[in-house]
Amino acid sequence: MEKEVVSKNFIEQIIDKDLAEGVCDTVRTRFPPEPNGYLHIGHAKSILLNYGLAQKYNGKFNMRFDDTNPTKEKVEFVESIKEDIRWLGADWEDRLFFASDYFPQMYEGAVKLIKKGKAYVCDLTAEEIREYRGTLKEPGRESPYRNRSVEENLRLFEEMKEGKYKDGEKVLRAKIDMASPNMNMRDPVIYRVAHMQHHNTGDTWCIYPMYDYAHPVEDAIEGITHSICTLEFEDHRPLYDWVVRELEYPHPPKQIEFAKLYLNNVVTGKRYIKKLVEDGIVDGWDDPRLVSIAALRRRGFTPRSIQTFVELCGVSKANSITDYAMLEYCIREDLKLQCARLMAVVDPIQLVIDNYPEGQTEYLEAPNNMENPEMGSRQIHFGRTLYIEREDFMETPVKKYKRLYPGNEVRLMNAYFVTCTGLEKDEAGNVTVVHCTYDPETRGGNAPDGRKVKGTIHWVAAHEAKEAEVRLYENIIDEEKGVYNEEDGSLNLNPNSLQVRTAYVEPALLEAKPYDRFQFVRNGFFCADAHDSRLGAPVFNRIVSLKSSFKLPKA
RNA sequence: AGGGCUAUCGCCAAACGGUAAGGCAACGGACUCUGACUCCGUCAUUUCAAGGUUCGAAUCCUUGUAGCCCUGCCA
Repeated sequence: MEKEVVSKNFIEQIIDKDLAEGVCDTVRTRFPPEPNGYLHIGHAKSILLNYGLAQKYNGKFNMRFDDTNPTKEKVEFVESIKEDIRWLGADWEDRLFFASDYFPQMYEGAVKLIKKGKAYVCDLTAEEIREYRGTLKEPGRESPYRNRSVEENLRLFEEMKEGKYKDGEKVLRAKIDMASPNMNMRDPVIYRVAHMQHHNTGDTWCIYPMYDYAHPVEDAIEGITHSICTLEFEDHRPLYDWVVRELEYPHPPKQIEFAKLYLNNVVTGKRYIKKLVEDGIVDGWDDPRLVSIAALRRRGFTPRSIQTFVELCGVSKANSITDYAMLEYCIREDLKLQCARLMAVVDPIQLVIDNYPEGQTEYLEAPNNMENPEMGSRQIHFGRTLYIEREDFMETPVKKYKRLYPGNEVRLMNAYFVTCTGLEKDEAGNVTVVHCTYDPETRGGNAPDGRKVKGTIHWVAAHEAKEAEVRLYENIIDEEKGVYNEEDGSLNLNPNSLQVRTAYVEPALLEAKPYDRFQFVRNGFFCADAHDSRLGAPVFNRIVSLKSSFKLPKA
């Protein structure tokens, strides 16, 4: 066996170094979402990265809601986020935390900063603070309240906590450097007043810490060793380190930034998704054409496929856009051996076997997955009249076509060889019925005389075929034109992003439970939509098409 | 008076001074009871550019270029 060399990503290299140098002796990571929306594929990267690192290094992974801003957060998101993370397979065991549970420690920390002369209460308005901050190219000016005494700051801050001031009237600021080239260091606000119900702490507090102050404290309290976040926080790292240093935590956590995951050909921007939902283009934030975790789950993606995908994407600091084909590859890989390959005809035409006795039916044995015998087999009905896929027949075959056409013999999967003898058309010239004869000697799909056929096609017996709705999805945006319409800023939508078809399927298919996976021959992988099947007959979403090296020439 | 970060194949991404891994995609071909799968083969004499150091540079130095992020009492 050849040894596979898997190189470590840059974060693992940092951890290795920290471990080797004794900077830390264990690894503890966390996923800290703000409960203000749904999770998407990009979050999956962060979740799986943090969880994966904890696993690899035999450390711990914490789940933490970063709920320091009551104006934006809602409880309902807490549950959906937990569900999505669990589904993805990241296990926080008993370590579920809320940043809001640390409000007392954060308050104490703020008092400590004041006592050290490192923080002050500022009476400037939001607009004034902005003006005093300066610009990217010019230094800021110091607040007139910057040099209040420790005693006064202590009193004022306590009064802020007691509710003596209205929203926006006063803030607590870190005293750092108004001339820093890094805007985050120009005396950042670390506490603001907000008289508001918090989903977790109710009205206990009317002052709330800002992210830049709260986050390092949260990490330090939980003993996080490596606080992994995205690139846009790079500029915040000096402030993160400042907080950890000034509060004198014995084992300071280390912030490490990585590049977000972007996918091409999908809409990820919240505003645009919101617009799609509001305009009724999609049926909600879990519409299978979107890439929220819930949408991917509903479409039929497995947690495993997403884990594989995230691993394949890798981790780096280079902004990048991953090809959607990579995601498709991952789900194909995951499903090909584990799904039952039941038959269904998405675009049916009739096939009549003229030499098969009228009224006769029989059962045939069919393996559920030819490549995976463990999946067992099933009985399928066969009869004189069948449905086959419209694209599996051509009146005048193109070059290299090896399915059904007049005079050609093909195999009906798991059944018999049939030879096309003729066809019927309607007034419009569309093929309605294809006629053929079968060879009774080829039962099961092999000829005793050893002759071969080039093509094998799938079918469903007409007398027991069931109808099912299938949905074929394509990219929701126009691949040619790109995502946005330059002129008016609207989205370039693909009018065919959802195609609904009535398919004829084996009865076994209707027994598929929501989220059971199966494969329609030559059409791709499909999944019962739990969302819709609650309403009645199951609806099947196409997860991903199979690749095909055969292209029909353009008409 | 600006600062931070990034640049390696169509798309991700290794390589950490020793002579450009791997995956996706694509393209050939073999095989096949799904034109899938599998298998075999092709796919960067060159790493944003130009100089320099070195026996040797994607890696070090210099100067450019391009892209992303930063002026919330959001996270």
